[in-house]
Formats: sequence, C-alpha cells, structure tokens
Amino acid sequence: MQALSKYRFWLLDVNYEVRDEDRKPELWMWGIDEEGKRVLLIDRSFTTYFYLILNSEEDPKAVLERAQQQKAELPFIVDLELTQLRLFGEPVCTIKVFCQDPELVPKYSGILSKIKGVQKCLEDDVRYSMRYLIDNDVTPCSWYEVDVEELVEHGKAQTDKLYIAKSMPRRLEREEIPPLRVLSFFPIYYASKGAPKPERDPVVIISTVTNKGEKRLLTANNYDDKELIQSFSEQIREFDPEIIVGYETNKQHWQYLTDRARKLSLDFPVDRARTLPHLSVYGHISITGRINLDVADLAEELPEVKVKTLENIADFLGVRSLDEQIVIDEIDFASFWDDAEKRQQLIRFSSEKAECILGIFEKMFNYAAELSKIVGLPLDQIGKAAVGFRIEWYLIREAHKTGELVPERVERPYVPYAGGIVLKPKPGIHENVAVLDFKSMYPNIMIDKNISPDTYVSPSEAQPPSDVNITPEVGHMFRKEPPGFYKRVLSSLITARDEIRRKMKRLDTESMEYRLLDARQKAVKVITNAAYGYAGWIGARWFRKPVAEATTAWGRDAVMRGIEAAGNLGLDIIYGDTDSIFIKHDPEKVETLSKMILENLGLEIKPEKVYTRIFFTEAKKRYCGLLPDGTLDTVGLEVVRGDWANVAKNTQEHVLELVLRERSPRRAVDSVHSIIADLRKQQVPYRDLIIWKTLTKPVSEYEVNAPHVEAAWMLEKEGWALTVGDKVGYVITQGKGRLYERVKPYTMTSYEEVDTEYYVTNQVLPAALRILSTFGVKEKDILTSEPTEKPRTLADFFGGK
DNA sequence: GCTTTGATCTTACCC
DNA sequence: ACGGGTAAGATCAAAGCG
Repeated sequence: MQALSKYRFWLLDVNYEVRDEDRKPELWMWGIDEEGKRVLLIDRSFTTYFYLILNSEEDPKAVLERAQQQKAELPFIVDLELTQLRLFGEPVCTIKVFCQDPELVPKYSGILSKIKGVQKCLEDDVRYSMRYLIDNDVTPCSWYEVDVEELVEHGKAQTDKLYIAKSMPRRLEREEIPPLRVLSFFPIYYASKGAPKPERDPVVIISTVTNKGEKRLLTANNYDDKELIQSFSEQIREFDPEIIVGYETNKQHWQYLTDRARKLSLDFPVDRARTLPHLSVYGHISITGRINLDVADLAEELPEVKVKTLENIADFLGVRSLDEQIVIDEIDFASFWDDAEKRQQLIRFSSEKAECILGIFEKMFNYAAELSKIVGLPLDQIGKAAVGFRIEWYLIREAHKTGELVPERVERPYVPYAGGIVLKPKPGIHENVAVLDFKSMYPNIMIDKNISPDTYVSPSEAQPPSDVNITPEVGHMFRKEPPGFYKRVLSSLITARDEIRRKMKRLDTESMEYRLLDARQKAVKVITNAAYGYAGWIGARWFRKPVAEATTAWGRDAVMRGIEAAGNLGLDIIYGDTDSIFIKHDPEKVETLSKMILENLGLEIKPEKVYTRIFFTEAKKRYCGLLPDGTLDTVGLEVVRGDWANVAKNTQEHVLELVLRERSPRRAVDSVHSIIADLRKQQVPYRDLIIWKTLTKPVSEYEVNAPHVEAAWMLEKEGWALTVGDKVGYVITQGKGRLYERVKPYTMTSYEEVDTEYYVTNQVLPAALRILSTFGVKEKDILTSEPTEKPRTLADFFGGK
C-alpha cells in the first residue's frame, strides 16, 4: 500500500471516460502544479445521480419500494435514497438515484419516471463532469489540494505526472495564475476557387508563435502539405501547450486540419490523450488535455468592434493598429502563393496574424479565466456558451448549495411583455445636461421587491399571504419573506463585487493583482446585469413571466416617479431611457433629487456624467454629447452603426464635431460638401464604400430580396461557404433597377463600377441631414450651393473687407 | 402604366 | 438561443390617379 501524499494544482480542464470492462467512470482533471509540471489526476470515486420527483399525495416509502423492485432490472443503479429538497422554494419528496454508468442516465431516467407515484425526473441532464465539479464546488482556473496516490502505468496520456485522487479537491485561497504554455497559430489554405475544401485544397502555411517567444513557420512543399501537417502536430506535442489559441478555430480550422490529415492518411496527435479534436458542447472543438481557445469567440464580448475581423479586434485592443497590419484578402491567398515574391508577403501576413492572436489572447485571458471561475464552465466552453447558459450554470451551482432542485428545461410559447420606458427627447442643442442613472436598476429592484419564481404568489392562490409586494400597473404579488432565489443570488453577487472593488482600492492599478481583480469584478458585473434578461427568457429553467414583467414595471415606476420629483424641483427634463434621466444640470437640486429618490424608492441614483453640450434629433435612442474633456459621445447615430458605409459615418462625425464643438452648422455644411465632391471624384478610399451586414439566417430562407442577401448568393456561387452570423461586405454599382440588382460583393467588383451617386444620396446625405435638418438645412442646400469651391461674391474673391 | 403609400422584412442599435 | 423598445432602409403589393 502506497502512502498518500498531498498535492496542489491549478485546474485547467476536465473530461471523463467510462471504462469498457466494468462501465466505471473516471473523472480526469488536467492541471499544472506548483512547479509548473503538467498533471493528470484521475478520480474514480464519484458516482453520478439524478432525482425522481414524487407526487405529493403519494406515500414516499411506497414509491421507494416500487423503485427498488425496478432496480433489480437496472444493474447499474447502485443506490436509491429518499431525500427532501425544494423546487421553486416548495418542499418536495425525491428519490435520489445513484447510477454507476453516466451514459445510462437518460435511459434509466426514462424507465424510472414511469413508476407510479413518480411525477418526473430532474437533473438527469447534468453531465458527469459538471456533476462532479458542482457537487465538489470545484471550478476551473483555481487552485486545489488533493490527496493522491501515484499511478505508474497508464500510457495513454501525455503528462509529466499522473495520480489517482484519493480525496475530493479542496479549494485553496490562491489567486495567481501559474505559468502556462500558450501556442498561437494561423493557417493559410490554398483554394483554387472560393472557400477551401479539405478534400481538395492543401494547407500551405501554418505560422505559430508561443508565449515563450518562439516563432515558427511551416510551409508546404509547394502544394504538398503532408510534412507541414506532420510538423504542426509534432510541434504541438513538443511544446506541449496548455492553451492553443487561434482565430475561427472552432468554426473552421480544427475541423479543416483534422479532415485534411485524414485525407492524407496522417495521424494528427495534437491532444494529450490520443484522441482527435472533436465537436463538443455549445459547438466548441475540444482537444483533450488542452484548452482550445478561439479569439473570435472572445471578441463576442466586444460590441464596439462591429466587423469582427482579426485586424479590427487587434486594432481595438491596441495589439496592433490597423495601419500597421498587412491585409491580404482570403480571395487572394492562392495567387499570392503561386507567385514567388508575393509568397513571402503571404508568409509575413500569416506570422503577423499568429502574433496578433497571441496579443488578443493576452489582453482577454484574465477576463475569460475569471468568467470561467465564477460560472464554473471550463475555459474552452465559456467563450462559446451563450450568455443565458453562463448565467444558468452559475444559478445551478447556487441552487445546489442551498438545496434547491434544478428545474427542467421546458418549451414555452413566446408571449411578449412590456419593458423599459423611453421618453421623447427635446430636439436641438442643450447646454449642461446631467445624466442620472439608477445604479444596477433591475438587479436592485429584484432584490428590494424580492422578485423571484419562488416568491411569486399566483392569483389562483386561495389565501394570498398578507405580506406581499404588489407590482404597479401589472399587479403581480411577491412574498416579502423569505428571501427568494434571485434575491439571494443577486445580493451575494453585488456584495462580492463591492468587496472586490474595496480590495482594488488598496492596490497599484498597474499591478497584476489589480488587473486580476478588475477582470473579476467585470465578470461579476456581467453576470449580475444579465440576470434580469435571463429571468425573462422563455428558454430559462427559472423562467416565470411575472418575474420579468414585474421587474420592468417597477423600473418604469421608478423612472416616472423620478421625473415627477425632478419636475417638482423645477428641473428641466430633456430625455430618459429605461434607467436614466437627462436633466438640465443644477448641482444642488440634483443632489436633493438623488436623496429624495433614495429615501422614497430605495434606489440609488446619481449623475454619471454631465454633458457640456448635447444634441438630440426628434428620435429616441440617438444623440451626441460633448463631454468636459472634449470628447464626443455618440449614441445610436449612424457613426456608431456597423451597417453604414464609412464615408457616411465619417461625414456625420465631422458634422457632429463642427456642430457641437464649433457650434457651426454652416461649416458642417461645407464639410459635407467637400466630402461629396471627393466622392464624385472617386477620391474616397474604396474600403470606405463597403457596407457590411450580417446574415441572420441561411441565405435561401430570406423572404425578400435584400442587397446583402443577393451579395451572399453571388459569393456562394463563387464557391464561398456562408453561415449564419457571417458579415457580408458589399458595394452598390451603377446600372438600373433595385439595389439588389446592382449590388456586388466588394471583392467581386472595382471602383470603376461603383455608383457614387448612390453613396451621395443614400449614404452621405441622410447621415449628414440626420443632424443638419434640425438647423434648417435642406437637401438642396448641400447639393446645389458650392461655398467651398466658389466665392460667393466678388468681394470674397478679391479678399475685400 | 406609372407613382405614392403603407405594411412588412430586416438589421443594428440602446439600456 | 438572455429582455423589450426603437429607428431606419429596402422591398413589395395595394392604392391612388381619372
């Protein structure tokens, strides 16, 4: 018998296997130890389970008896246990069914749910590895201590150390992230036509960069990529990275490279356990023992980046500015490879991309790791998991800690409900406007009013409890006590964030610890703010329409009361949206107002910012303000929209600057005029004429002819594969008819064909007039007069007085 | 047979 | 595959026009 020893490690990822011979599961934990050694810990002690929910009128013991009789025919059920738990706050009797083989859970739950007295099964859809993590309060990206026994013989896994876990992992209070090996790569395929196809087109370049500063370049032997692919997997085995990072690797590259290797009859051993990259939950590609991270997924967290190309992401994060980047369009890869000189450019391009990917990773990793730690999903899943699922996993963990059952996912019809209130703005220019924001409005309302599925009092209830909060407008009732599920969760999130921020105040803003905590408080904030949206999502396990409906109703009530109070104080209300009120600034009265609202509504509200000057059109949700530091804050207008040509966005930005900074609509008209002149002379860069739009469904499913859809058809015809979520860049060319008859993908035409008049009348003019029409400027004022070109009088011309 | 109008589809934004 | 509220353009078919 070997002596047990204690072992400390940082958890990277988990997976599980079921041994064929005895159908016993093993939980594999991949980690790094204190010495930076890679470790695989195997836990063979954990048995998964699910619950049978009993009908309340049944005698639990009788049902248990029936279940035990069934058990005789279900050999992998190891135990049955009567347990009291709660479902939506209500006590329920359950039978906890322990099942040795995780893969039999769906089958067994189906059989056992038919037993008389069993209402349904719950938690039978929690996977073995998640069950392990949740039940032992283990989250990825954290430090643990565990009792271990060395395992000598295994042979399947590539790892420095191999142990059998002999205890549950115990969480350690350690914050630092161990030194990880990160490898970034960027492949280039040679496609004779359209999108590359692995059965036809070779990989001609793979550039790799590691966070140890190692750069490598793998190139094909002209069009033979056999050695290249082999060298790539060899390099991965040799460097043995914990994290492999790329761009669109989930959507494209791993599948492509795997298929290509298969086509060439090559092994492709890039993981640590002799499996191939494989499709896993939420559509991410799993590489056993490593973390496969796709920066394209991480970039979904950056709404500021409208078109999420690698170049734009790198530019936005300050990794590498756009004008310092080589840009080669995918359409040109083949011709660049064919040409000896251009081939070098393509190689430089690919290695630059690999570096950008590593740079993006380094900017975003802390945040991703913190999110993974809070939510409990492994790093490679967290990026791919939709917001609703992230929240849900967080809630599932919280439920488990407090004896709440996880409700099943049910299909529900979509029934809309009312949301936030938006006031009509006062159009024109205003000076000194304060924006008062309710702090975390929806979470705080949910806490204050104890809004939750488990505190909801249905109108059908015979004797409604007396101590309830009654919702304005909609009348829903929620018990004041005890604290509901959402209240408990949200309070602890808000407390946790305040705590983190308190710690941050004592730290140097440049320190590693500060940045770690900053990433953490951001992750906590994201989860907190998404809870309301989750509560109103019909797909949510903890969905109750009145919960969402009541939250927004109280929100509208708060804003309306705030406005009323402001009016009583003589404050001028300019605008408001959901949780904000824009008022003419009067520091004293605003202070009074904040205090009144805090006292009367129990909600915090304070001036987040004061615009020195702000401009509104007649439209809601669109304005532009000048901040004291001289910057412009543009909201909703074309400038910030991704579906307008740059030429229009730039024009509007100039107009706003001249109107707000210089207070000169006249000079704004002049500037529009000169841009139009440039446009007509074809002096505006071609790239500034591209209009980008997202495909929100498969190309064939569109009901009407739309320009971007037509452009998508043309791309598909050329062999390009387009999927939902792809952005199509197109330009409008000269000719007759509807726009969709004159549209071309920007890669499939040239400047000569472009219809510049379309850009004048349908892009630049509307964007400019959106602002200038408020000042009485008409279309003809911009199109007819030419003040910058012609002096208006002879005196002007001769420089007379 | 043409233009005008309004409903509908579509996208991207705000909070 | 987290919510509702909103602006706006392009298309398409019906209405208007005599």
